[in-house]
Amino acid sequence: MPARFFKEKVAECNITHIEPNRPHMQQNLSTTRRNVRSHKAIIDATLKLLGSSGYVDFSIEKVAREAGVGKQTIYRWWSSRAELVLEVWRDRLLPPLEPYDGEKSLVKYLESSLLSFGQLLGRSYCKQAAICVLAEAHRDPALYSRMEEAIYAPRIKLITDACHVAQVQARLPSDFDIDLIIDALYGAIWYKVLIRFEEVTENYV
Amino acid sequence: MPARFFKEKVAECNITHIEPNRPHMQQNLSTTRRNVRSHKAIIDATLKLLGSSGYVDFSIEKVAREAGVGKQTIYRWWSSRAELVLEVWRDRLLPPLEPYDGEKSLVKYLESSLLSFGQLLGRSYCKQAAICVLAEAHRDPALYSRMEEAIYAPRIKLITDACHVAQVQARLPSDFDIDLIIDALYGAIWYKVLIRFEEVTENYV
DNA sequence: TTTACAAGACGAACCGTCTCGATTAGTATT
DNA sequence: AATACTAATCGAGACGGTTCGTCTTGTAAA
Repeated sequence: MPARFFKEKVAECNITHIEPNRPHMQQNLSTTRRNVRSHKAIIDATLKLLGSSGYVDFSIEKVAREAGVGKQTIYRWWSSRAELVLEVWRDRLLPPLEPYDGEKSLVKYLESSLLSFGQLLGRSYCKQAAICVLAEAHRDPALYSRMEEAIYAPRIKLITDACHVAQVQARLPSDFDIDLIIDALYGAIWYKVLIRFEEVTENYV
Repeated sequence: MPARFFKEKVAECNITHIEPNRPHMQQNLSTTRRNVRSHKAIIDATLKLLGSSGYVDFSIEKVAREAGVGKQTIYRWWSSRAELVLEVWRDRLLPPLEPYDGEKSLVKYLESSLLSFGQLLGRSYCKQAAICVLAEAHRDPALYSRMEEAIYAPRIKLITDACHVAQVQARLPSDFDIDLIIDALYGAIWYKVLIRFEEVTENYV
């Protein structure tokens, strides 16, 4: 019985919820017995509900109904609604990560990535996803680190790398405080969109 | 009957919820028949629950139980939990607004107000309140403008005034973009605390 | 006498768990 | 290969709890 299996696993690990997101389904979809159609239906339904009713009215029950799926199927693969929303956010709601090619100017590169990030973040789907995950992460450190890993880290790495390239090319002083500038740039975007409810324009960037 | 009265009022105004926060209770506490003890008990209970269980598990039902108050008493004076939390946030969770006296340096003044704001915002009560109001305001423009008025506007005004004083004293260039600097300063604080879950230190400010 | 009050009943929605056969996808056997 | 076996997953929905926002009742206070 699956339920018992999970309970034992949970007891072993001494954690309070089912170890979430079975070691990345993305890759293991071929080796597990997971139903691909259901997975897609759940993601699509999440996306739809996030856009229409927003985070506050978002519920697993509605997702299951909309996707034509049993609730258990959702709880089997995601430990909470925030985990589900985080996956959708990462995979479906953010611009692709584009590394710096070292040709254009660094400023141009930063401008274009921040602009696309800010504009996508400003869309209702994406804002709702962000607010949902943020709200729950403030009470769940494990969720926070998964968000950090899924959302912040890749983008921070990209900009850090870009700055390093620019430093090698001597386009940027070598004592430049990269972390601080990342904070300032991304900070301004998040603040504008999530806290002041304004749009990010080219001008602002 | 109060319920009918409100319904008529709602119908008249063509809005979807009871016109909230009867024209500022603070002032009218003497003229209305409002029970002061209950009001205080509700605020205290809100504060307590916000600190212990956080926004996600926060409910009107728990507040009523904790305060020893009927649910209707809460719904009579606040139209939603976000309105209640906003009031608590404004009145009990933020540092007092201190205008610039024009004596110390402007930088010192900004440093000390941003530091006290950031550190209070970083406390669990206050973070939970902020997240709660932000989350719901993203779906409710009226709530957003009440938040703007209660939280942002007074602080923006204070800093704007301080800058103007400094400009008159010629401590600050007269073409200085005050709005932009406010965005940058407060933006950094909000970002650090609410989005990156870090603490605001003297150093960072 | 009117209004707000505490208490709690009400139906609806959702929670997270559990159970139920029906599928289905890997494995073993032929 | 084709087949049969078997165990995990599936859709569906029942379950006891909690909270929602409204409504009713009887009491206390202005």
